[in-house]
Amino acid sequence: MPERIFIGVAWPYANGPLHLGQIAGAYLPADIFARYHRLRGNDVLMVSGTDQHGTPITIRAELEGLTPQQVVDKYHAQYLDVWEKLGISFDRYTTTGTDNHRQVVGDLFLGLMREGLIYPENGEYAYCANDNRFLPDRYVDGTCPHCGFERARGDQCDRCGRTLDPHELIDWRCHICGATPQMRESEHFFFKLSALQERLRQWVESVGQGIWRPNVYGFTMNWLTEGLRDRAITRDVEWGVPLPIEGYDDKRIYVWFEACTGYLSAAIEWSEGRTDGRTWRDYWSDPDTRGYYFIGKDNIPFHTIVWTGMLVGYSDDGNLGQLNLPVNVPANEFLSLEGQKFSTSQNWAVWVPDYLERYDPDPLRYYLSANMPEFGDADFSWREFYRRNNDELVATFGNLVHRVLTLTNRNFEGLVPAAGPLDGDDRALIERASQTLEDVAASLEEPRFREGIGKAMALAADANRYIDLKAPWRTAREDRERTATTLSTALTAIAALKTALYPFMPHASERLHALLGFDSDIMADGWTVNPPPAGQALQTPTPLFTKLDEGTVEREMAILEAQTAR
RNA sequence: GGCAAGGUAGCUCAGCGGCAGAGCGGGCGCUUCAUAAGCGCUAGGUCAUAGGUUCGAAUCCUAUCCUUGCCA
Repeated sequence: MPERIFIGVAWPYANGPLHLGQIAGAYLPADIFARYHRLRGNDVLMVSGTDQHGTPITIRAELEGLTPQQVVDKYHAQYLDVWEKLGISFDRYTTTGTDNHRQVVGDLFLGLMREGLIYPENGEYAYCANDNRFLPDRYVDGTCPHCGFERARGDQCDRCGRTLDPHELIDWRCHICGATPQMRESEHFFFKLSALQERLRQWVESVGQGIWRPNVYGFTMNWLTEGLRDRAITRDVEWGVPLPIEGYDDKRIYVWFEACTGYLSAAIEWSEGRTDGRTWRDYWSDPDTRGYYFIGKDNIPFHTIVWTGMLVGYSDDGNLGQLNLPVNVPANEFLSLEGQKFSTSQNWAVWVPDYLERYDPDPLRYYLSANMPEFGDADFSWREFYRRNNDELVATFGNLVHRVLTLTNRNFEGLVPAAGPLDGDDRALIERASQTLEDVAASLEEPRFREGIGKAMALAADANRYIDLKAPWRTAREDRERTATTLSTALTAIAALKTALYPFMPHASERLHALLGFDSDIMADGWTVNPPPAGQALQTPTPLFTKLDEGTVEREMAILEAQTAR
């Protein structure tokens, strides 16, 4: 009986290229999880999209002399290209700029309002009389009252890292014209999170305790223990989703309230015009569907409290019906780069489009899977990348495949040989192969990605040991049946590796599927050991992975240094 | 300043109450089918520091130091 799985992945902010930290934090784990479940025969819907609103984008647009929409279009196209090349297999990847999204946000807003969970309130906000507009926090510059940094912004100081309110700044001024702002009254809507405190706590304790990752559970309970505060959900800006009620044309919905709604609107968008009978309601209203959100740790409270608060509070007699809560939010920690944290402003980053110009996707997927920041921060270094590629991917796995295929090619004219009677060694390896699929599955269900890929690679090492023990290059001279049995058994182990590693390295697995002589879709295999049948013609072996040359690390380090100094 | 996570072999990390582990790297040996790949053996650690609980602590508690992150 197939299970239904909904996977929501963090929405990247369209104000710059993607870096490796974002891939390791959310997109790769989500994709591994999705591919595993699909191969298993489960019914998966994985969605995300570009978050196109918010002041960082309007600021970026002004910086580049573009309109916000042009900035969004540029990066959205780039993200789509990255997903394609890296193999991040979204069922739907959209943006927050669609009419559908606006509609869904409006429905949710009104549903919460009906329940008394959204209310208006007057307050004082920064206003520039010169530009005749309210100023978002980031549109106010000034001197930090804590450290004296002269180029602090109204939301935080980049030097001491403290978060600020705009009016705290010394010599505060408008980011656009430099005039001194004033405080002016404005009416805004607030989300009454305080009213949902107990319902959320009960939910978190019932689904999360002992199941969620410790940091996710701890972080969430911490928020709940400190007490939830109501939060403003509208702003006096032009770039964003309009309110679904009359009389507020100059206001927009604040991004944090609107962006997560994308999980729902993307599913609805995916559903439109389908003819196979699947609909978004299968994933959102069926209580048996399991929902997961893959995000970075900075997003934990928005997903476990704010977004779930919106779902919990929404009245189920609204347009959207009963909405499911997730069963798990496997947030990752952060990835650092050569021991220092990724920094967009200082350009300390490996940008994904740059990576993809120089290297294949799977070595990156492999390294980031084997060293994923699941339970603690992890570090990306080019030295490790080089080592993992050459010593593990090429030497252990790639070479295993290559030596077995070459031996078969040479001794059996490239046809899968029929096995004779199996001895204990043969049976042990075949048993290990199917056991590995079960072990990897168990790890991925948790999910524990590092553990999963480690178990898969252990089978490659076992198979290498088996080959050494059986020495088919020697038996080929006097015992053809023995050689046939050995190679047939080794091919079975390789077939198992193809399946076990598919979620992590789909490109390599599909190549291997073809090398083993299959012309079917790899998805037809399912999560079982499916050895190539005797007599099947193998393709002429070519290496699965490319060995990196000696200069790789030095070259990449030089690039990093150069772009940082720029 | 508060909170959280972390400090374990040269490197990357696992273990989280019962004889210090893995992978890679180093050294030695075996092998030659394979992208000089594979296999075996081996060296290498006061488990940050100081106390405490316990028959027993890398693991639990307290304090201190250091790193990173979040928040004020």
